[in-house]
Amino acid sequence: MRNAYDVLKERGFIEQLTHEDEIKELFAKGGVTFYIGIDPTADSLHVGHFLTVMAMAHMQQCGNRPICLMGGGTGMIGDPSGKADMRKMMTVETIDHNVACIKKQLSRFINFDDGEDGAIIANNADWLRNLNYIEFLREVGIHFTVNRMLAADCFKIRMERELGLSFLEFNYMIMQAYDFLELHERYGCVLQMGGNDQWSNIIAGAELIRRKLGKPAYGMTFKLLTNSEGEKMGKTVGGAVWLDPEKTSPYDFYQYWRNVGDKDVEKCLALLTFLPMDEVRRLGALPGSEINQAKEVLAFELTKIVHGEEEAAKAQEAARALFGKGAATSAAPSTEFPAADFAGEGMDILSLLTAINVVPSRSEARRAVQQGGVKVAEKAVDDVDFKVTADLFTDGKLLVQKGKKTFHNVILK
RNA sequence: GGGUGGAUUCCCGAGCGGCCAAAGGGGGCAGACUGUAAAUCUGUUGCGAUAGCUUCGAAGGUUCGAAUCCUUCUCCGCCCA
Repeated sequence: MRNAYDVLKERGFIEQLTHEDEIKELFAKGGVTFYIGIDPTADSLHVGHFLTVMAMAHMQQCGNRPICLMGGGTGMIGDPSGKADMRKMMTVETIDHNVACIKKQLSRFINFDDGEDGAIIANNADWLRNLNYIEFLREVGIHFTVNRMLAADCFKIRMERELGLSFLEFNYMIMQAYDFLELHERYGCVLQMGGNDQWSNIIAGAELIRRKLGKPAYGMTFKLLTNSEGEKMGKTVGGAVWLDPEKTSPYDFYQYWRNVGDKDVEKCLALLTFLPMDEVRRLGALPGSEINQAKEVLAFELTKIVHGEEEAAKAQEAARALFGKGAATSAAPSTEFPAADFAGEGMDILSLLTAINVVPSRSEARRAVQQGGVKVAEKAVDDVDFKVTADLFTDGKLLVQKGKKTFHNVILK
């Protein structure tokens, strides 16, 4: 079995380590119990989480035992790390609902079977929500100094930009440190992993264990998924790229990865797929426009992991048909309309564009048409008063295109 | 608690009582160029489109007229305690 350190290192996951040599040794033995925390801020994971989930999967494949810690308790505070605004407070109900949804998604990627390296799901609500304040201060609070905490990187933005940091949020770090301690005692967890924005919180936990119990504990952070411009990846206009097919359709998901920048392909392949590194390097080195092959592989593999092979194949087929010259367009998203809507006068183009949601308002629709961005059945429409009538349909279907990348089928029923 | 500054359209940020749907930048969208890339250039970016309508933390008020003035309220920053 391979050393998890080598795997993570080779694929480019690792950003910082608390004790490099010791961690290497630890991994060499295998059977390491480690944890990654996930905050239940939404009812689905997004691409940012997926990176850490992949790390977890690699770790597990190398014979280590993951603990997925759901932040049912810390979620009630909200992590201020690197954030400019204070999070909205979430209700217990919302948090619990989100936790349940995320658990389900995780089981796609991580093996939760009983056994040596079967993953464990924990929820810090189990210990945090019932904490006794005084006891907690005496047990845990005593090990932290405010001086050190304030110097921590994760509060920097707030301090520098004079945005204020509430005491509530300030406590987040201690809560997370306490999680590590708790998991250490319950499951023998000795390593915490997470995105690099978690570095301060992670060291806090490792130090707490060392100080309080005098036992070793380690931390490791992953590179944040950023593109070559240093912007966070996985963001679109509509927000994040979600793993939930209801929030981000497999087609859109596929397209997102099909469109990554040239410079980011290799990194994404390494971090987000299970392809052997030789192959990753080969694909990443493809010259000029051949790099598009690599992007296809990335999009397909990633969609396959998240949505299954069938959906991945469908998305790929759709993309090829729509962007190639082929007319097989059935795979694009579609909306059904009663045939009567297009009888006689038909439906005006602005209403149609709005109805199929390719634009948010009639004004936007008007602009799109005026700027020559709309095509109906492959023909450009530049008249705002254009009527879409039944005779434009072929076999009860009509392809509407907005811009270069948005396709939508209108289907008669 | 005292003092003080602030809240502007997706974000940042300008904004003399009329010429403000509101400068500028970012982002988004569309077009050109391309490889469904990047960079670049152009247009556009409240809703509706003839008109008109609703925006500048909230509610009132002054005025022919208010994002701009007054009152009260809410939230936030900073300084002092």
